[in-house]
Amino acid sequence: MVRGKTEMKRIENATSRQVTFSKRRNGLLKKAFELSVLCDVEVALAVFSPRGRLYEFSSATSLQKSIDRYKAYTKDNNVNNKTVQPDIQQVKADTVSLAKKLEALEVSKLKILGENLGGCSAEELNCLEVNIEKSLRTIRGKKTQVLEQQIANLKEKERMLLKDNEDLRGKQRDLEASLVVPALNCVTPLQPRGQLAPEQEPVPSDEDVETELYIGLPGVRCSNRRSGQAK
Amino acid sequence: MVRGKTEMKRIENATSRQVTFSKRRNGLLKKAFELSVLCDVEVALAVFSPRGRLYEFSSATSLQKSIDRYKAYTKDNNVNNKTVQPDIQQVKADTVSLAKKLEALEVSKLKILGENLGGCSAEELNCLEVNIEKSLRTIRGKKTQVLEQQIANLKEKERMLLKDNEDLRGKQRDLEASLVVPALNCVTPLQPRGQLAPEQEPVPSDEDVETELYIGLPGVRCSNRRSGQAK
DNA sequence: AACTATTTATAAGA
DNA sequence: TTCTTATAAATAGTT
Repeated sequence: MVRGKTEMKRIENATSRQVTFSKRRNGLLKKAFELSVLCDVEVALAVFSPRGRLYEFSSATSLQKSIDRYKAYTKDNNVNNKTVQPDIQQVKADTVSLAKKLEALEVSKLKILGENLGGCSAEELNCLEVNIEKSLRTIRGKKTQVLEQQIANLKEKERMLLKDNEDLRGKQRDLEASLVVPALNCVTPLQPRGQLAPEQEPVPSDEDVETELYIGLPGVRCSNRRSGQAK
Repeated sequence: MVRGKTEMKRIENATSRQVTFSKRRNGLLKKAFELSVLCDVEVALAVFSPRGRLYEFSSATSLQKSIDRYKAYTKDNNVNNKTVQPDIQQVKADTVSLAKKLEALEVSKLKILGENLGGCSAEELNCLEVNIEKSLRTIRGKKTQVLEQQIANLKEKERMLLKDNEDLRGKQRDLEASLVVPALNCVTPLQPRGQLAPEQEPVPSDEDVETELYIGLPGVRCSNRRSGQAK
């Protein structure tokens, strides 16, 4: 606007920008003041410096009053008030509701786990007992099911391995026969295994599997804090 | 400010004032815009015309945002912002957190009750079983304790009643003796009861009590939804 | 609203 | 920052 008009875009030189900010800010505040006086109108102006400082002018008693007037003027006020205000109410109510549910659920779970039974009546205890007995049956059934599946899987794997062994032995016999020379190093150790009847092997293997499962399980680690009792 | 500088006071001529208002208002808005662009700062301006009309400028998305920033800046903010703004954030976070806890707890409880066991490993099932067995023992113990307490209370009540009866019988005998006339209506029915030895009565009574308790309990109504199974 | 004479504002330099 | 100064902008009064 002087000595070559300024391009209407951000001044890149920081110093220059700071100087211009200082000058124009004052000019703007002055103009705002003049408008309010000359024309007898309410003017409110706020400028936030890059560093977060605030420069303000208000012809009203305070900028806050102008803001109030602004709020009263805009319908945005209606929107704002009716969205933000009930929102927080709603969220708070939700929180309280959830907290209550959570507490009730915690109490319920504790009772199911046999803790905090202080205030239970005989009736309530009986009800708990019935539910837990039922649950125990269900869980045991499910456990049996899972274990049986594991056993079935292992047996299948074993069957496959036995079949592979049988195939390998067959190939080996063929090799021996074709070479006529039985002095290969690898042949000797394999012979004894081949002497076991394949039908015999499943039995000890099966037992091993089951033993491992049923003996091993009671000792499994529980994530429960009282996992030590799972022994 | 042209052709003789304007005195810095309200323009008394209404027309002139209106024209000046129009001109200067536009100038002010333009200057505000220029400041915000050139110096890359936030500027908010509101002008209320004498007739209540609003003219505004904000370099932020909306004047409302500038107002929010203003509130955040001023100490008024301390009261307003720090109570309203972080509050709703906090409350929302609380709600989400609670909802997660609630869901986890529900899943946990369902598993304990033998439902929703779909994805459980053998280990997990075993852990559940161990915990539930323990719980069952606890609950049965508590139940026994409560029932024994009830029995004890009933026995005590019975003892008191027997004592009262005995006292009454004693008083009656005294009465009969002092009146010499044995024809009182109420005396006859009481005699047969009195013939039962007080020490004998507790036995059938005790049995009644226990029968009522142990037969009655399995049939109690459970608030559980599968209360029918409690039979 | 447009014009225009001036006053103001202000960019650049000191 | 402030002052100076040349010049762009704003605008009061007029048309």
